[in-house]
Amino acid sequence: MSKENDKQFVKEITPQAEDFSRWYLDVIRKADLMDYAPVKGCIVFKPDGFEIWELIQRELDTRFKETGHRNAYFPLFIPESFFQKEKEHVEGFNPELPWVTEAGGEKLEERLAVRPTSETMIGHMYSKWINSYRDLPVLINQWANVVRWEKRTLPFLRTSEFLWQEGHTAHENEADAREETMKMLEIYRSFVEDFLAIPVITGQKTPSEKFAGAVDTFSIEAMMKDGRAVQAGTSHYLGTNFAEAFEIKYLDRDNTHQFVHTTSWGVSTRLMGALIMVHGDDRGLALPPKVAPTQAIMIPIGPPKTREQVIAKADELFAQLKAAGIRVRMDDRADVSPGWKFNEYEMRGVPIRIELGPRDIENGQAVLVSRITGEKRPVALDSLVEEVQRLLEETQVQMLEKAKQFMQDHFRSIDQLDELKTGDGEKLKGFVLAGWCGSEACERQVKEETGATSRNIPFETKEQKSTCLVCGEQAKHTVVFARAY
RNA sequence: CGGGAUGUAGCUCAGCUUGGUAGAGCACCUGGUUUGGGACCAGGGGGUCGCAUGUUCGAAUCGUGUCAUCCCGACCA
Repeated sequence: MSKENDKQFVKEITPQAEDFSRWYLDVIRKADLMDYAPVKGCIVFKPDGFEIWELIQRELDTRFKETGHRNAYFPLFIPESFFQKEKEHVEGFNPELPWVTEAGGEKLEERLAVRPTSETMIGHMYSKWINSYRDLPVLINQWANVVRWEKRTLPFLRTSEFLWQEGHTAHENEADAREETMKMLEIYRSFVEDFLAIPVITGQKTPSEKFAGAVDTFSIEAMMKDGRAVQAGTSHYLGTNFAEAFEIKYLDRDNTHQFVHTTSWGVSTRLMGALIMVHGDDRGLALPPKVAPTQAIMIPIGPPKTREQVIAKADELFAQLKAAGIRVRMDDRADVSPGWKFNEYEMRGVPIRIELGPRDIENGQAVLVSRITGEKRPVALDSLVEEVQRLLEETQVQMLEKAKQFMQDHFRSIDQLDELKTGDGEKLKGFVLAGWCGSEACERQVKEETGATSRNIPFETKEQKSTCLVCGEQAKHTVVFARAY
């Protein structure tokens, strides 16, 4: 039982307080989640990292299907002419599109963009598929990779190529499409909170921050441990913008042509960056049990003479845990000391460690150790499975509570821009709630002077601000500002 | 895309100023002893010094170009 909670357990990890950005890079490398690929801004998801994505994917996919959506797959390449059809869309994405201009040794007649998102391709296809009000709604989701040639990249949070899902739906009218937009935002919110244990602020994007081509954009915003924001998911009401651009029309009950109202919504592998930055600490990664590829690691302990006996018992318990559906692994290597393993699995974020040694066997017990509290709990062997399950559930709850507390502690309300300025090059840490008159100029001024941008206009706040933090005029909205990734 | 920094073994880095044919710690392999918070002894393997090009009798070291990563900014769901 060591009391040294402040001790630097893993020398290779830079403490968060010293340099958060280096901490992040150290953790993802030491925890073996990714590696840099030899192409700018591209990463390899190594098995431990990819498995986190697979768990996210599986859960979300289930939730999408429960709400009537089905998966399909659309092409990676998009003809240049498609981008010209929606003005805001092309302006928004043009700077970050990679182009295929040549193939099979010949120059292409029309350049092909590598998709940054699929609204245009899907709009084109929907125009062929939709003829009657009887064809609506169309509820399709796609799991895919997309490319946006970013100037500045950061593993998981902003990469040139990333993995995501994009839902694209078409509806008869605005009300139905808006309902869908909010329904999916709510699925994101509950998924991120229940599964990833990340609390979020749900709200609407300001016009300057909305998706290129959307009428309204809504987001969930999460707070990292350095106080910066990550947009963890977005849902857009696209109105008839894409329907008009791609002529997605249906014949209504009264025999008139109508444009469909479309939505799109997505989350990406950037969720993994948020997961790491919300829960990680100076010992490394910390994963909520529901997304942990390994939920419990068994470590048999003891000298060679008792080894055989301990391993035999451990094997038996391992089988029980596995049969109960717990993602358990055993590390019975004899050439690595127990202490080394303790640190190793803490660094990799495994929620529970199960220690089993000769003394435990004598007492008919094993020792459970929680990654996030460090608490050691001896439990009887015949109730091990239930105890592990209970600790996994407790951990999931504790992690969300801890993250909620952190967000609360770094959330303040201000009336004037001056209160945002920290001076001496100190960066704003945390979220700020303030009134905003609605003018883009005021929004821009906040950014120029503090580096913070508007994250969203929250649906729920403790207070409504009455004056704009910049110009002091009547506030139209109460907005959350933060520095964002 | 602008400013700054970095690139040498799997990882962290020394060597570069003053050019002479590459080192340490950790990791890895073999054998033995160990095992309740990063064990120990002995032996061993591993690098065309990011890539290209120039200068030179000779380049990790000097010049130029290029690629990648990190930090700061601009841009960006």
